[in-house]
Amino acid sequence: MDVQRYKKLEARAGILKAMAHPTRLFILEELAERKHNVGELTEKIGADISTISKHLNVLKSEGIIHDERMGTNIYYHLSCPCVLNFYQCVEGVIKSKADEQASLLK
Amino acid sequence: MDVQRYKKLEARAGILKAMAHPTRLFILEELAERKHNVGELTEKIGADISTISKHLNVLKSEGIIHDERMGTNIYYHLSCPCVLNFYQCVEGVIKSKADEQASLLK
DNA sequence: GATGTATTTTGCTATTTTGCCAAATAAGCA
DNA sequence: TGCTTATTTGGCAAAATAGCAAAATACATC
Repeated sequence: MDVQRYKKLEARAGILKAMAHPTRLFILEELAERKHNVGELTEKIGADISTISKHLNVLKSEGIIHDERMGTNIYYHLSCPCVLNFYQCVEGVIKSKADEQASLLK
Repeated sequence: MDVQRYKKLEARAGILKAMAHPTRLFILEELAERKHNVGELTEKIGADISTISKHLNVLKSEGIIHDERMGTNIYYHLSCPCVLNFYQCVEGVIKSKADEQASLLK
């Protein structure tokens, strides 16, 4: 495979990979509603705060979310609402998967 | 987090995860053009055939691709062309990332 | 500067992923 | 049946990921 093409695919895969975790998808859903800080997310999720902090860093590193400091608090928000478009895409795949399994049962 | 919600997120994350690899994205792009067998994909990618076979299995397990046996050959194809919609989504995120970095330089 | 609150980083372990190689399986044909 | 081609599976090592707990950092206030 051509190096140029591989680099492009790697960049795309990076974004998908950053989103590919249930906790991180939860974070994105919550951020789509309103900005949150680590503490708020931790409370809603129920894991160690350091774990959530790392998940936030994964999303931030890929440019999917943004942080904004307000005093001692750091608020995170979506870099772009387009992230929500992914849901329609995923839903499409899930639906076609369901349809297929249904047709196997016929 | 509520168990129901977590399960849903897990299903979505599974699909994203299956796609989150440059080689697997390459495979999806090629399959969008036409069906391929493992040998053809291996040649285009340049890796061990067993490696590609495993990547195909990852995509198949999530129901993203399909296989169809034709004699000794097994041809793979996309379960649903909607997979291509992901590209627009990813591109949107990449663009917002680029815009942001550009604005930092101003 | 000292203290308290919010957050990240480090250290550690367990698990998963990736990729090659060799061995096993599947189907077609002499 | 035996041989060939196409493909998958098992084994293994290296690398990446995830999660908790403890230590470190950042900012605000006293």
